[in-house]
Amino acid sequence: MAKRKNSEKYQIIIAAATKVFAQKGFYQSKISEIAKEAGVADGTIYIYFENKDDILISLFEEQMQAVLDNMNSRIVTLTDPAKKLEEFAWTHLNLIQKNKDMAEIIQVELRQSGKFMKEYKNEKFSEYLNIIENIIMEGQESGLFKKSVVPNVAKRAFFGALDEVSRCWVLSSRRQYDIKTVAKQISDYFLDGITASSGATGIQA
Amino acid sequence: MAKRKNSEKYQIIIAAATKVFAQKGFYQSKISEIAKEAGVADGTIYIYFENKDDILISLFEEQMQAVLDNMNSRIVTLTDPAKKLEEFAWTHLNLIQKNKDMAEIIQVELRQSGKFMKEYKNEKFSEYLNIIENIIMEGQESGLFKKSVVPNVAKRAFFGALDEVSRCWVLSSRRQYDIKTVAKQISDYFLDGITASSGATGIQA
Amino acid sequence: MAKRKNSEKYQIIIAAATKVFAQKGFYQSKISEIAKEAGVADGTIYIYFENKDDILISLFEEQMQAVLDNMNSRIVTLTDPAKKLEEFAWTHLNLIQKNKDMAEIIQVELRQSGKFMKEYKNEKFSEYLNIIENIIMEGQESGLFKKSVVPNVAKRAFFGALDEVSRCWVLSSRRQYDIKTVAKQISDYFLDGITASSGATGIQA
Amino acid sequence: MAKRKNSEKYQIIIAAATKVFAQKGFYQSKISEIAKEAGVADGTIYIYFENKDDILISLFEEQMQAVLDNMNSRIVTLTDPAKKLEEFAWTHLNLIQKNKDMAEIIQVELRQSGKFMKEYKNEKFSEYLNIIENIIMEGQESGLFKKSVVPNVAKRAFFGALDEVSRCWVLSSRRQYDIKTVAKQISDYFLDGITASSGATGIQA
DNA sequence: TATGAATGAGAATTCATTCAT
DNA sequence: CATGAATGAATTCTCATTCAT
Repeated sequence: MAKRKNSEKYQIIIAAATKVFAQKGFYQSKISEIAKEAGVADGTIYIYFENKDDILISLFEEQMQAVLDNMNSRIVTLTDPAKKLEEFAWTHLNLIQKNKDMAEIIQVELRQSGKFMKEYKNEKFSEYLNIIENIIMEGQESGLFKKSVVPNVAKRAFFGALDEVSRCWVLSSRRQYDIKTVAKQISDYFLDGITASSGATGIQA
Repeated sequence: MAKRKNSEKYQIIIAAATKVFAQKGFYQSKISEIAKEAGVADGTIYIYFENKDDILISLFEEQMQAVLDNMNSRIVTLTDPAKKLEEFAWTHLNLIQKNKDMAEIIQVELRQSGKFMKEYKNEKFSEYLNIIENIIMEGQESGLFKKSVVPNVAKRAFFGALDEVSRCWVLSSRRQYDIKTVAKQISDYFLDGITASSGATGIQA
Repeated sequence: MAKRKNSEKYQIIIAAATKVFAQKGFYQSKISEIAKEAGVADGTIYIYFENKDDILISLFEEQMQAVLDNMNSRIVTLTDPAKKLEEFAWTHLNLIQKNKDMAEIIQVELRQSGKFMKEYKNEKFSEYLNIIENIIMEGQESGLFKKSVVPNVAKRAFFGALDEVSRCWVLSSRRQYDIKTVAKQISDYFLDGITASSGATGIQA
Repeated sequence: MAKRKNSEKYQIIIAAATKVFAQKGFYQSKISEIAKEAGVADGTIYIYFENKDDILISLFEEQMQAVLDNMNSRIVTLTDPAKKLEEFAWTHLNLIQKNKDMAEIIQVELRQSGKFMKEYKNEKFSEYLNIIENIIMEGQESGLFKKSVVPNVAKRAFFGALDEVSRCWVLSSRRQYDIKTVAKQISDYFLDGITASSGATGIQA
């Protein structure tokens, strides 16, 4: 029972499940499909995972930790909160581009109240959102961001914007804009708004 | 057959399904539960709907049309694009508050690629997003919004922000802020950004 | 309850059921299909028939009586047992040709042990076979037919030959031979056999 | 999958299905009954068969091949076409006596247009009938059988006679005559007819 | 550990039959 | 008599999970 994680098989199954879940969705995916994709017997999966739910949760925790570490390591190099948000957007989109299957699972399956959002306390995801919240609070403390902004709401607004844009971006085959452009657009909306008037922002390259 | 939409039973079943799907998610919901909730026999459901999938799709189409009509009728009364976006935010959140079950289904089930996003062309949802796109383009034409904004990306960013905020807002029992406040926050972020120095923002960067 | 038979609806339903059963088989046929074919409501069928089984049995009894009467009236006009058998063959095939649906039901559904051959004592069918038996016994008494022939076996052999030939004849669209020819062939096999040698039979017609 | 025909379970299920189908008929038989009869779980059946239809078809193909091989191996030892027909009759009845359940299924279920005769091309059965046709043609070539006989019709007449006789023979519990006698009767009718005056038959008619 | 055949609870769906109108 | 919406028992088939090898 204290098995897993280190085992090679564990990782192989996680990878197979990621692919299958992304393709068909959690409820549509069959253990036998995951087993086949992983090149193991159905029963083998139950040596490494409690049950089907456990695969999804493990998969998520596993990947989310990596995502979290990566994001933190990139943000920490910057000081300007505005730059940090831009970096967040870029890193997030980049992650999604490189890891479409995982992205699809996070966006689709783990959002579902159906099973997880309610029973499973999604702490890693909260941590991820809190990176944004911290940047915003930092910006408010330094006087860069408006005091009127509610960090708890703003973090979700920013993440939601990124997420929704990336959703169609992931699902559509023809990519119209590159990551850099899209990330910049979103963080610009969020930082300066879409209103033209506000001072000399028009120049703002 | 002929989907007697006018029938009272049809509406009762739609209502029951809305409640059950919202509570448990589509795949977790059983026909027998919907029947029980509706106070009809299991078989009765199949008089009004082709199958389980058809319930979800019908439910969505049915409600989405109402949502769409309502949103359009509210937007049309305003002329200022900025006010329109604010109105959109408020109306959207209001709808969600009054119709939590339906909101949950739209946010969770119909987003799923797992079954519907791929097979079922979600046109009503596209129309909904296009309301935002049209407002943005209108604002750009009148010189109110920046020309650099890409309406197709911005509409998703705005909707995503709203959606993500409303998600936790729907799911959490304790409501910290009222609709008006939250809607204003989000449309403000989007219109003017979170950066403090509006006016002198030109210096920024 | 002392309803039916005389009623026009009763006959309409019988006719509709004949068509539907012939097309799809008993178990594959739905009450609603019969009702539709008959142009009545589903419930109406239960005014004239006890249940689905009753339709098949009634249909059979009803038709079989007519078949029986017709066959008897034709046989009675002849005196030569050999001619009678030939007439039987011709009349049987003729009936089948004119009444394909009914024929298919008799051949297929009423043969089934699945429900009827075991529970339902098929007396009309026995009577029909007994016409043949009587002809054979008559022929034996007059010295025309061999005494070694067992009427009870021979009747089935003769009917079986007719039935099997008519089966493919009914089912196939392209009719290679006409009734007269086929009826003559079968009764000839039965009367004189297929062996060439037996005396001057080669000349025979 | 891959229909492990060699598997012991596969054969056990075929045997159970044969029994149950023969007893109740295809549509009246329930998967759970077959499973119970076979001593396996319902689900196990679906490891070896696609669905209920597949059981019947497999069962038929499986058995029919054996029947066909057996019949051919017996016929080949004889040279006289008349003897071959007699042998066919005896072998057929013998098979039915030893394998009543299978016989009932072939006679009843596989005859049904209701489902199988239309969708499923019953080739094995055609091959079986063709054995008779070949014997008749052989007899005609050697001058033993009348040239006027149409092999395609005669094969069905002969088979039909055998089949109908065997049907009541299978279904009735009290057996009046033994196989040998019945087989001889039928082949005699077919070879020499039931008419008494063989030799002077030329006068007849 | 690994396997994969076997299990059997569970779910969607069908359809003969009823009965209030 | 006629209707057809409603019923719900019954059935096929699925698939997560187990366990003997």
